[in-house]
Amino acid sequence: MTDIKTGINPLFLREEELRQGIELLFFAYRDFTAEPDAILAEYGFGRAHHRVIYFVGRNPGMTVSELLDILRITKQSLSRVLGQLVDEGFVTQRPGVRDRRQRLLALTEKGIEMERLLTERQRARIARAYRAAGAEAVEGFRKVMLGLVDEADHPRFPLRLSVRR
Amino acid sequence: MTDIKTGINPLFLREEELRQGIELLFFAYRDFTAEPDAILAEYGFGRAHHRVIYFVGRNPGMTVSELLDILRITKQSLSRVLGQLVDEGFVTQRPGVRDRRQRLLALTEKGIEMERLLTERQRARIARAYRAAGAEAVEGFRKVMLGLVDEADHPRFPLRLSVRR
DNA sequence: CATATATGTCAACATGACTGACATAAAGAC
DNA sequence: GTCTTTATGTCAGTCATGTTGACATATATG
Repeated sequence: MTDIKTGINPLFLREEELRQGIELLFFAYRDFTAEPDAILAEYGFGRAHHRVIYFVGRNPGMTVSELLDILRITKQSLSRVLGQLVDEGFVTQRPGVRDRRQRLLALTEKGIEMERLLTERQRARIARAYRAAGAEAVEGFRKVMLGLVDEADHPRFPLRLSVRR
Repeated sequence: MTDIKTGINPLFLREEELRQGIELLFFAYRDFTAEPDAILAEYGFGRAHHRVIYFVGRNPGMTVSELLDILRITKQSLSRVLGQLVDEGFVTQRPGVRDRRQRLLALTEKGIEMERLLTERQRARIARAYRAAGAEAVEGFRKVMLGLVDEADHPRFPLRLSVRR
């Protein structure tokens, strides 16, 4: 159980190491979302609105199905949030060209502005962390984070920038 | 704007890099919480219960205030979840020795079992990602993740294992 | 034409967050 | 020994975001 050379129990260290990982994920995500959440609250929006705005901004022309597949929520949950964003002029829907059942989603100018306002804080936080940690650490961060994501989603990285339909 | 030598816009690359970080955080956290959430649902619990069980298990004897400070929620929100866990025999409360206003929190045997059941999945996921990425990558992951956490919480790492009062 | 798919909608419900107000017991200050 | 502050709890109401189930519509596809 105890390593003769170091006097340290390697299983215990491993357990500690893994728990630290769990805690880093909790704290990092908590702080990562706190700033945009505060801004969203001023507009009467929540985190769900940010997610929609973010991913639609990232994938202009994406379909509702694709968005549902990313968010992993029900269409009923999405429809409330998406409906609000469309009603208030942040997101547009237009029928697909090849498949007219689809509603291709995109941001309006107002939506693009909101996206920038919200994501800016998160980008700044990540930039700060990347700068402080160094390029090599960033590479390690990416490797580990990708390993935490379900295999099925690996083809998403790097996310395509725009969808043409 | 465009690097003469590489023909690549360094600002664009940086933007892509940061967005990838945002997305990795979203996907990793989504998948990291999905497994325990499914188990919790079977017991009629939610993610909030897991957080309480996790941190109380990690810091036996911690106070309600300390827990609130970690979770960053209101005492009213905590009290419902904590009350359920106490009622159903997962968590115990005992008065502080030095300060009898405090309710020192700890897990029962049942609580410890539940903590193990829930956290086991997350530990396994992290272990898998660490193994796949290698020791050096893990070090980078830790550096970047710590950089994402608000400075005020840095003294929490590594979290103390037990609190004596 | 028949079936499957993409999307939307209505209704009911659960969870977990919030604010605000008030209560109690104990500690700490003077 | 009173006064104030602190640690905690509780009641009540609200909101955001998720769920399930049932049904509707338009379009694509075989």
